[in-house]
Amino acid sequence: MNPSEVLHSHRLKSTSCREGIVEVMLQASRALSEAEIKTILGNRHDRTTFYRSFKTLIEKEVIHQIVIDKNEVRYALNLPGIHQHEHVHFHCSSCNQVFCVEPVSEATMTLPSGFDVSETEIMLKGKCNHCKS
Amino acid sequence: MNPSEVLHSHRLKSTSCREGIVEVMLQASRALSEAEIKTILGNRHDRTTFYRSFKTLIEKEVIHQIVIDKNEVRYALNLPGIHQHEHVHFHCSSCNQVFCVEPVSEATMTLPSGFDVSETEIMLKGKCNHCKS
DNA sequence: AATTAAATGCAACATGGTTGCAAAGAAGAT
DNA sequence: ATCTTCTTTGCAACCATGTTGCATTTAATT
Repeated sequence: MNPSEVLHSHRLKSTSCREGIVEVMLQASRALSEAEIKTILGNRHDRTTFYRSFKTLIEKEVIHQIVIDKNEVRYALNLPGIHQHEHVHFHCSSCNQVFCVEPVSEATMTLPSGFDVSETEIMLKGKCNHCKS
Repeated sequence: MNPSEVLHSHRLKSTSCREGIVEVMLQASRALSEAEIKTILGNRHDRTTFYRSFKTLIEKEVIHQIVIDKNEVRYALNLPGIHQHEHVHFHCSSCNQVFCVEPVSEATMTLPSGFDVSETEIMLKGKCNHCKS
């Protein structure tokens, strides 16, 4: 899967900035912050263009946010075949990495009747196997 | 429980801005955004003061964030007796309210060995019983 | 190659995060 | 109650980021 394929499959024009972002994310094996992506691209694009491209990619669901907290947000590609509506992530407080975890059992919560859940996001925080002291 | 009791129990000086914030949050029956709190306080405080007070309240764990997404963050008091390390929230995409949900069963995920979970945050998104069409 | 709708780059402005510093205030000691 | 000390406040100032308008350029179709 290359950048323009990704873009076209979402009915987006293939432009240099969008392709750059998707390229970086395809090659990264982990979720990246916006700043990391910008740095890797070496400020090759105007900041407005980057801002708008990024916004589009989120709106069109090419990529999604992984929010650790208000000031710590990562982004990852929406790859086909991955459950978009039940995310489980693990954030290591030590090395700051985010790992995707395969959800094993649908977490069943008892909700008041009439509540319809369309999306479940689970964020686990702690130490990963490398950082465990 | 009044604002200064809350502050003192966290070893924080009781100041007008901090008390205002805690007061508003004690009276609110739901999680509020920073902007809502500011508005209710009627810009009575300098923005730097508000900023620093707010930061302190988070750092000292008087309040905690509930992150819906990058641009949608709510805050709620850490009340004694509430599980701080296993939050379950429900966000209604229609009325935009956040409900606290009592976690029923500890959600057990299969993690690679060596992963230590110290905090679990679960965000359910969908429609609440009032907004269900 | 011509057409057309969309994306770009730039300027400009708004907002929010952040720091330094002198003045004001809170809380314990006298 | 007053003094003392440490903290917080308010202001100015700065920087990063979000956001929009608009003329120019570009992608992708005819």
